[in-house]
Amino acid sequence: MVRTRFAPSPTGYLHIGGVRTALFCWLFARRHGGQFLLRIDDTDQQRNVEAALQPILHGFRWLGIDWDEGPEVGGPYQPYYQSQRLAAYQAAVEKLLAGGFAYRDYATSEEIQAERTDAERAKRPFLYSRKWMAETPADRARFEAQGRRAVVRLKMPRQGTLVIHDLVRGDVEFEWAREQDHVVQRADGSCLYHLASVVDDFDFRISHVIRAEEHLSNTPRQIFIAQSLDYPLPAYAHLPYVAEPGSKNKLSKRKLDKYLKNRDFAQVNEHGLAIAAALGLETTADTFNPVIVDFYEQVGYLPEALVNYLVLLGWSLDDKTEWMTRQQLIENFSLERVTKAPASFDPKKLWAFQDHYMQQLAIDERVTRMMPYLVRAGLVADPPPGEAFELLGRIVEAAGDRLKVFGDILAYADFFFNDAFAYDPKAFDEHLGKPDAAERLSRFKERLAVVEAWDVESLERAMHDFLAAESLKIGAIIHTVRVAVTGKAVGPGLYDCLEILGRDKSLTRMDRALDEIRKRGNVDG
RNA sequence: GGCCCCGUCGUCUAGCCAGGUCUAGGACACAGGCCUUUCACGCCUGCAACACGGGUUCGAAUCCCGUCGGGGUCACCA
Repeated sequence: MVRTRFAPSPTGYLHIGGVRTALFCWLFARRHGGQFLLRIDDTDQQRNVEAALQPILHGFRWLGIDWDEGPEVGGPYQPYYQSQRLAAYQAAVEKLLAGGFAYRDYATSEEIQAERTDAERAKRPFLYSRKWMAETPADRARFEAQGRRAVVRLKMPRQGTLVIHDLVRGDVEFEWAREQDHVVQRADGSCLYHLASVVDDFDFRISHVIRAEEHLSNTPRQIFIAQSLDYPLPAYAHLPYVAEPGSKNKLSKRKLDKYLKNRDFAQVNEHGLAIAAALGLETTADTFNPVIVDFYEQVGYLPEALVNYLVLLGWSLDDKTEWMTRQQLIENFSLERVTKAPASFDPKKLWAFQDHYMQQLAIDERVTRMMPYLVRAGLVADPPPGEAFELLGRIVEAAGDRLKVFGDILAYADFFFNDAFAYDPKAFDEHLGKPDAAERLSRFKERLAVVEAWDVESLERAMHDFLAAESLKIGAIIHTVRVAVTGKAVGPGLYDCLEILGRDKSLTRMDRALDEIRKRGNVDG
């Protein structure tokens, strides 16, 4: 039975690299009809665990990564919180001690540090002398009489070689003599991560430990613990980490400033920020940026786009298949085809997947999912009246593939809902600020006022009649009209915009633009 | 610094284990063009990589050795 796990610590946010790891664990479990579980690594931070966990669970749910056991769903081995499993760790420590696989150590951290420094100076690898190791009650009494307190250390083997059969990297060898006598229990009785992790993986019957490669060098000590405790070893698979855009360094949320220097990353970030601003979201770089999954949900990306993109970051099916449904992903996923080298996160490629999946989505579905953005931005009443849905449907239809994320309805088509829209300054100067603009706009408006049927065909015909009568080229007027009625130089087809706005609004907006031109002209001159 | 991992277009990757079909394939990005009222989409074209050096071999991106480069990790963090 395949059982995999992902073990987030409750930090309050879901990191894109973490999700990739979790996704691989999840896919592997689903591929083999096994279970995927969530275990909470909260041995360190006791306070506000629930609050710090919510965004993480929410992110997984949004992405459709469901867990069979873990917080909020329970399971046969609950609790799945490390902070609630202290007794199990204590029992393991005692067993280690009893078996001679660990010892009480009375050294102070200064004494250990001194040994380490000596070793460094002598240019030999550090290995603890075990001078303050207490293996008998007499030793303990002696050290305690000196006022020392004990931690529990692993008594690591000092000879031989360990071979790890890693499912991604093949056989990896380690010399036991290079491994330190790591502390597994502090003087205050609390246990450390490696001990807890091994005990948990056994107690939860984890069959495959799939995790990021930074854990590869921790694996020998974990294997030592497991073997000392008579646990069967799980299979190990160490995934390459997700790297920064355009670099091989590990992606970290702390180096956001650096990523912002990457053009693509900055572009995606700014696009998201603009939508957040339209929504009135309070954003800080800490909680809202393209390294954090929540960013994509807020801005209105599709979870299937993110999932599809993330799977391809370190895994491929073949030489050309890129678009895969969740079902195809599950059917085809395999650890053998996971890459060994780190893969850098490319927001632009994610964007391309988003574009693709958005185009696949039916208009109705897009309307349903965009409407909440309009409501939150205050452009549509809550609850939205039926005509708002009808209007939005026509807009989405006309906008076609221009709306890349749900939030784009605000960044791109807000003017439909807002008569007091602002003119894009550059567009205004370019298309309304020119000498002939007002004159032409005013004449075109007169022509439009007498159009019989207000639809795309009639409007287009009216435009061509106008051009013929005035001996103008279309470029001389169409942009002017666009900016007058939408405020922007880019957007859906102009006739679509006019039709959707309707005759009254279109003409009113042209008047408003003419007023604005006059006003600005007076100020300027 | 020790140990471990990794190294194919700018980026994600296929190919490597079972050497020839690789004048290295696909995708994103980029550049140019077509379409076009703008933008976007779409289509076409282009640019662009086997880290380096030795070996083995008739033949090496693929096998071996070395070098260089990058990264991870060396906690009483997780």
